[in-house]
Amino acid sequence: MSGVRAQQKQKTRQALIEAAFNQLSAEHSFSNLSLREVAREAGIAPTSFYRHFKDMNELGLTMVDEAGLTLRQLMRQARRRIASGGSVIITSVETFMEFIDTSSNQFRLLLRERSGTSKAFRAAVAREIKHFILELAHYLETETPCDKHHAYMQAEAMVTLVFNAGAEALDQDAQQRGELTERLIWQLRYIARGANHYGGQ
Amino acid sequence: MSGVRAQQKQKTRQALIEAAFNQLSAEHSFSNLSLREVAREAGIAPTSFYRHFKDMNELGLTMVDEAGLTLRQLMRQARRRIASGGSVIITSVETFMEFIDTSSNQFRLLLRERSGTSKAFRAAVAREIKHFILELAHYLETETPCDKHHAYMQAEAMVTLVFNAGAEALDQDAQQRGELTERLIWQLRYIARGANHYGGQ
DNA sequence: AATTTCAGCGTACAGTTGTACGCTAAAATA
DNA sequence: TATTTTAGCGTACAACTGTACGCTGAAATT
Repeated sequence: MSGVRAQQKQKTRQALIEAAFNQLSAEHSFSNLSLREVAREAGIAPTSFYRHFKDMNELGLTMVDEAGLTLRQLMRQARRRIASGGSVIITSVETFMEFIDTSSNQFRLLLRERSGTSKAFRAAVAREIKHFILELAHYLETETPCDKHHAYMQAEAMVTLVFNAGAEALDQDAQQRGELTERLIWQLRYIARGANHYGGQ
Repeated sequence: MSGVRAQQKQKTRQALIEAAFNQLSAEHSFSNLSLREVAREAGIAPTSFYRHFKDMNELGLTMVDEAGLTLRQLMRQARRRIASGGSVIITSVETFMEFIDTSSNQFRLLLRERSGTSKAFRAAVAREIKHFILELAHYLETETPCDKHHAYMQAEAMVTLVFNAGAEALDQDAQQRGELTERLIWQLRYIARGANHYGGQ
């Protein structure tokens, strides 16, 4: 197992994934990517692409998984910061904005494919976001005075706002982002306040 | 003015717009549309397309305007319903869900191009949504005990949640939509409650 | 009635796309 | 050592794309 051969294969597979991520940008979405261009950037012949993925769709789903993984890792790190005494809301927002800044193409993929033309893509992104919501809901349920159902709705609303703010931030400069983040934090406070009122135990 | 000629031109122009909207669907986004296919469905030769639009981009921006118009008209109608004694939150949500149901392709356009690959498109959609937010903010400021800044943030949060719920609803059956709508209404209540607490006068 | 304007057409072309097919050389296996 | 497996390549092709160019006939203008 794991001979020279399999190792090299894994390497070019990763090269394909990275080439595809590289070609995502503000002006280029996944559905505009061409198999040939991706193969070219990865340094292999177009037809060799098929040794790794059935088609572009399969590549895309792999990329969604990878982006979801990045996001989850980042949030795990956020939870550590919170545990050592940070504010939940502020730390989470900061962490998310960091994700957008350092992995903007991964975020763009999730953002766009959430409402894209492939049902499989939409489902995959929805799954990643649901992870996120469930984790937050669990936290809210155990750490704040809020019953289970309301904790879920609260988490859902919060994640939606954060995600959308991230989308807006993509087009903004530092100052606008600052204002956006400030508004976002107020909005999250509204939700926390309201949820604790209606769902308080 | 308005001779037979100009009238016919206007007619095929509209045919192009409608053909393009027709070709939008869950599986087909604007950027996948081809000039040739649109022209074909509108019943004109590919090259005649240029008599009406400089390129597909210009067509798309026109479509965004049209979708925005539809949405604004619908919301004006909602305001009448509210004036004659309906609940603000519930009436607005119902009206929006109606928009998604009866003009799903127009909604899909706004939804997707909001995070699409053309900055001009994103700006156009953002403008339509901002209209929406400002109107709601004005209502909240005058009709509820909430200062201007908080009214704006409240409106922004609410529109974000409604818009996103609409996006989710596109893939759902009647029952799921019912549950979604119920959650959405709770979430809007959270925001109203929180905003009035922090921004109450 | 003579002239101008212009929506729509057909032809043509160069560029790009996905992918079928068969080959090669090197790694893996027997 | 002999055989099998397979990642990657090159060639080839049909389908489709946007759009340049020049023509036509009818509406509009003079």
